[in-house]
Amino acid sequence: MRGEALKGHLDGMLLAALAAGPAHGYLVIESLREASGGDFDLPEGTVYPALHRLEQAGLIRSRWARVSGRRRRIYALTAKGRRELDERRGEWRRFAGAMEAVLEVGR
Amino acid sequence: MRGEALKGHLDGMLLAALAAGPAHGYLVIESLREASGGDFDLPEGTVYPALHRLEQAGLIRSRWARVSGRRRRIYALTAKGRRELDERRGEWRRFAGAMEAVLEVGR
DNA sequence: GCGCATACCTCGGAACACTAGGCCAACCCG
DNA sequence: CGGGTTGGCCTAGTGTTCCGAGGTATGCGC
Repeated sequence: MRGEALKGHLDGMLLAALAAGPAHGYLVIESLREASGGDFDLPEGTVYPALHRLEQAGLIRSRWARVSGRRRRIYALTAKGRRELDERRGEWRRFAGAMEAVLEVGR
Repeated sequence: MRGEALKGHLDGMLLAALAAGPAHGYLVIESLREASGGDFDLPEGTVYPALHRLEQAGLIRSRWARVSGRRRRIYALTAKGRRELDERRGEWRRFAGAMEAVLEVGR
């Protein structure tokens, strides 16, 4: 999967992953890889800055936890984040529909 | 439609538009707007540089034409461009499928 | 002659994803 | 008990990409 493809859709994916329940960064990466059947294997350098951005925007909230000695930052959706996710899902539908139509043009 | 969404998929759209037959930049913009039901309304500052990039990459070819006094640069797909379009369509399928699955995670 | 649509172009900025690094603790294996 | 692997976090810098703003020029209707 060429990386450039997901540009602009990363935030929605992250929000969706967190909608399933609170999780830390590493786990988010894993659950996205699994949910996508291995197609999305996001590098940490992509995910961590994005999570910080989402927190900055008030869409997610974090707290530190210590699990068997290891420190983790657990992220959870805020109410605002949940609304944003709905927004993103709708937008994806429109985008995908338009894209679908456009790709059929020359066929 | 938030603009950022189309990142990474622009080239595929342009190739698809040209797969319907040779066209000049302005017309490409219009046909994409029409095909997408108005969802894609690409600014010229996006499209022209992209077309130049695609030509540079050998995916499209251009020739100048003069139609009722106005000069136009007519673009056409090359064989390589056609193969690339197939590639992109396949990639879109995979990407959209994965995205679909991921967005359902927290539902 | 003026404004509008057609048609091309470029330059700079901002956002974004990723590469490449670095840090530290726990666990497993020989 | 030493070393590698896994888990887990982070940031600085780089390249790409899209877009907004601005510029040029022609033809057409009024």
